[in-house]
Amino acid sequence: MAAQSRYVEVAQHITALGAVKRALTRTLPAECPSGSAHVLSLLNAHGEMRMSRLSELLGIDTSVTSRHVAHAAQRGWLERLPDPADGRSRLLRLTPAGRDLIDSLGDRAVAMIARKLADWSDAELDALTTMLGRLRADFGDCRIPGPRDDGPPAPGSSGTAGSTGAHEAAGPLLPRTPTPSHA
Amino acid sequence: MAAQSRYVEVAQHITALGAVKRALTRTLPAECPSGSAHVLSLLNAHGEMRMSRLSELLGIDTSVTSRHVAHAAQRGWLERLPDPADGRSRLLRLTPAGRDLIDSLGDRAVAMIARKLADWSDAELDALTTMLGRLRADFGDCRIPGPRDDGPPAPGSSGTAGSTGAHEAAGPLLPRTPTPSHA
DNA sequence: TATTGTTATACTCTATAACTATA
DNA sequence: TATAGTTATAGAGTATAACAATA
Repeated sequence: MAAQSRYVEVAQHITALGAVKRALTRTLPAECPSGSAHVLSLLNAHGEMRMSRLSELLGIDTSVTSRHVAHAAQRGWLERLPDPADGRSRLLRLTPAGRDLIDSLGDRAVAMIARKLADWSDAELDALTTMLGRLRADFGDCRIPGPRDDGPPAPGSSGTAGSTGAHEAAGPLLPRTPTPSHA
Repeated sequence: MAAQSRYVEVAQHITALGAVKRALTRTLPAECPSGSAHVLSLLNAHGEMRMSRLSELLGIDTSVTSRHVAHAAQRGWLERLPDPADGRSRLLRLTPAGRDLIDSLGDRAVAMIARKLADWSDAELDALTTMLGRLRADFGDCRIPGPRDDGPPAPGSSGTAGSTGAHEAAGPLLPRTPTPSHA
């Protein structure tokens, strides 16, 4: 356990990194919003998968994933095939068009990063990705914590968390603030 | 200049870190949205400042900053004082209530991070914050790139660029994708 | 009854443009 | 004319809830 100030800094950096993410997003063409790009990128990196798995990798709710996937499917960037093992499930597969698109998107993003991070050595970049990878892994599946508070305190239970995560789920997050009405 | 794959990894991590950011956001009380929390956090860390400066630190447009600040001001978390040096400008100052709030928010976020990153040593956390600081510094001011591209990144960028500050604006980003009508 | 995925609804964040008031 | 800040409008992302089909 380190000093609080160190954690505060981590929090500030993570929050502020949103600006960098938006800058990356601006390199995308208008027809391909950030959500679609992320979907295609993951399919390209991990191959065919189900909605639930993709949702897990994206770290967002399945309903949102469904929207992004539908958008990409309408554009012809991916296919939703029936899952022979489970009639409820659908397998997502990148189409050649989708692969071409993700390649061009990658080029743009990479060009920007390469320019900004031109001074970083290979070792430094490796250290960065290693740390970010560990950071993400330690946070685990960041989707809805689970301790739905029906009103009063009701902490305790929870126990939800990631059955699915990149690894085992860490403890449940803090309760969603039982609607304090001060301030 | 490193291999493309390294940059791709960096891009994927930055994008995926959005999920971690949302997890942190969920620790906030309903009355204090993420935007307000970020504003208060920066005022707490850097002290009194003008709108334009805050906007720069947030990495967002001044119009958005204005909204967040107005929200926080209405809640009594900060004051907008006239700037004796420039009648058009306003100085933002945290109120005692705002300071109390940011402290409590920090506690929540820190509690979560401390739990998730319990295995990290002080040195590792330092390495992480140092790298993230440098990453942000090298990306510079990520707000609207402006139509022109001045070319390569500013020469002296690398350094370790310390903490939170996004530092002075850096070179413009890539052109906003000149409406490529392909794909 | 439990689970996979979809759709409808609402909220937050952000960017662009138009506008005011100072400089 | 240029700049600091505000407000109105529009687009994107996400979470919750209700629902459909299958296990």
